[in-house]
Amino acid sequence: MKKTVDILNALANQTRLHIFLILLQESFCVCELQEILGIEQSRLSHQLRILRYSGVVNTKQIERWTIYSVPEDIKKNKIVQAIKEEVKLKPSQIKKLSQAKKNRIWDKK
Amino acid sequence: MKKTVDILNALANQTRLHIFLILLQESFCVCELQEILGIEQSRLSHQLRILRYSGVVNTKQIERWTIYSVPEDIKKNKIVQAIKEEVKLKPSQIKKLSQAKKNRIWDKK
DNA sequence: TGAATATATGATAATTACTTCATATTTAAT
DNA sequence: ATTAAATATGAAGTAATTATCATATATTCA
Repeated sequence: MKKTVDILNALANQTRLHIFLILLQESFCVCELQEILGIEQSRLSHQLRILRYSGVVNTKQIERWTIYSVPEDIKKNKIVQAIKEEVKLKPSQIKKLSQAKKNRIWDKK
Repeated sequence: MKKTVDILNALANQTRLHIFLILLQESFCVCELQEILGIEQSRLSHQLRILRYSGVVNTKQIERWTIYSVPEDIKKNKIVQAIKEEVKLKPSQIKKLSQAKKNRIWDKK
């Protein structure tokens, strides 16, 4: 129950849920997320930390970029899958994602 | 997305999730919930109000008892169903539920 | 009528959450 | 060697949440 409350709590916030839905589609570094979401870096960083501490996302370092992803066990989680089905990103958002992915430089390193 | 955040938020609290899981099994009045959960009346009442305002439970009045229930559309909600599958009540809790139901007087009125 | 039961709510205090601003660290580019 | 880019974090302020205590209301029972 504790673990479930943690997941729910992590996602019970518009900004964090939004970030999470994006990361469910694709891994991104902070500056890409900043671009996609259009929010302040520090605010984003704080919210990412909450997502990370609650375990719904994890990170890997590629040189100077921190890449945030949703781990496999979380992707398989029933609640997460239900949330994914229930709330879809807007087409305009999806477009931003693929744009950001296209412009990406950290995976060519 | 707003609606999803509201549901997640309502359930992102140990006490409220617990109440909700109980009501998912069976409708109960406040004093029965008090008995089952062993928490203070005022605290329970405040938390029930949050659940009610967020729409995940509703109430009906039977004489002096306020009966709390989970409405059908919420029961059918995918996220709710996933939560139900993910986190089960302990057998000791289930026992308390059926005990409380057995001792119930408001449905004999 | 007076006490008891069931419930809700207002006030206050304590805790936690969120945003913003400033700054620190690391790595890369010029 | 500076400067810029990417990211994290601490401090401060404000807002929101939660628990507790006190009290209010309505209903029932003795």
